[in-house]
Amino acid sequence: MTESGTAVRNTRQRSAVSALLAEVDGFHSAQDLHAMLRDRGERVGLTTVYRTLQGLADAGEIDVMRPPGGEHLYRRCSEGHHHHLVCRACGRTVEVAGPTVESWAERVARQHGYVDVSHTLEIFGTCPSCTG
Amino acid sequence: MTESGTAVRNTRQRSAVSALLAEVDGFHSAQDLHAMLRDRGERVGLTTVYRTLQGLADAGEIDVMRPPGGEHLYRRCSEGHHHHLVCRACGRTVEVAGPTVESWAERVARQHGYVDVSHTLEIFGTCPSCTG
DNA sequence: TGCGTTTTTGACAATCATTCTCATTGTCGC
DNA sequence: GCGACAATGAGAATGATTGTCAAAAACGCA
Repeated sequence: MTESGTAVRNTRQRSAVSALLAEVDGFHSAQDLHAMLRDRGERVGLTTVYRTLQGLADAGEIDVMRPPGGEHLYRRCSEGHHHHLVCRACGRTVEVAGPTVESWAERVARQHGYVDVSHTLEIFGTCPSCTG
Repeated sequence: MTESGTAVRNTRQRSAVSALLAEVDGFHSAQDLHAMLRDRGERVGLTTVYRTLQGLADAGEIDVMRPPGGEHLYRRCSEGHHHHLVCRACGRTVEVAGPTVESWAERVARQHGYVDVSHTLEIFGTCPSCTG
């Protein structure tokens, strides 16, 4: 159940999703990505898009954000742990690193006896372009 | 939009939801709270529970958490800005304040020119009771 | 290269929390 | 009390995500 010979296979569909994620900027929903693939002429089922994104997310190759709106948004991100600064109006996103926060979260959790600590953090604001 | 005469009316249902939230501990979903009300003999429609919770959340009287599971969880919280440290296994929750994080988020956002900044932060871990 | 095994795919149905609709009911100012 | 208007609630609608399962594609191996 944990890590036997999972034998992930290379398929046209999986490549198409990965390739698309490598080219587009910003966050996109599964439905959104599915539509883009269709526009490109790649025939990939919606179910497969969901499964592939889930797999990539589990593997840590992409980031998932769950905004209040409801849809899950996926994005290819730089490696390593980081957070996002997102514009409320236009969605423009900046990756930010916060060593201070990392250690703070870890420390606070430890103080309460919690172990195996992780966290999620999103910062929202209005970007310069949308301010005026 | 900001503070005109909204004229919120006191109703039995609204009171019931507020009272329930004041008594229960931890986070509960809307459906969960609705079931509790029913068990108490309070007849409140599910729609109304949703609406009331939304209103309370907008008013800042309760906190909303959106775990990966899917359901929104609501909880009566202490006033003021704070975050949550949640146990993955049993759900036990601790409120934590993080002045450091607040100022860090604000500063980072400013550096990128973002204004009107807010943020969400959740820390997950395994609590002492669930470790052994 | 051909074959069998096993994963993957995908069209469609199912799920399920949340929101919408709208006629009815309850509040509150007067 | 009365009347205007917000609030209620039962059921339908929405819409993203997940489950189903037969057919197709990949890979290991001879």
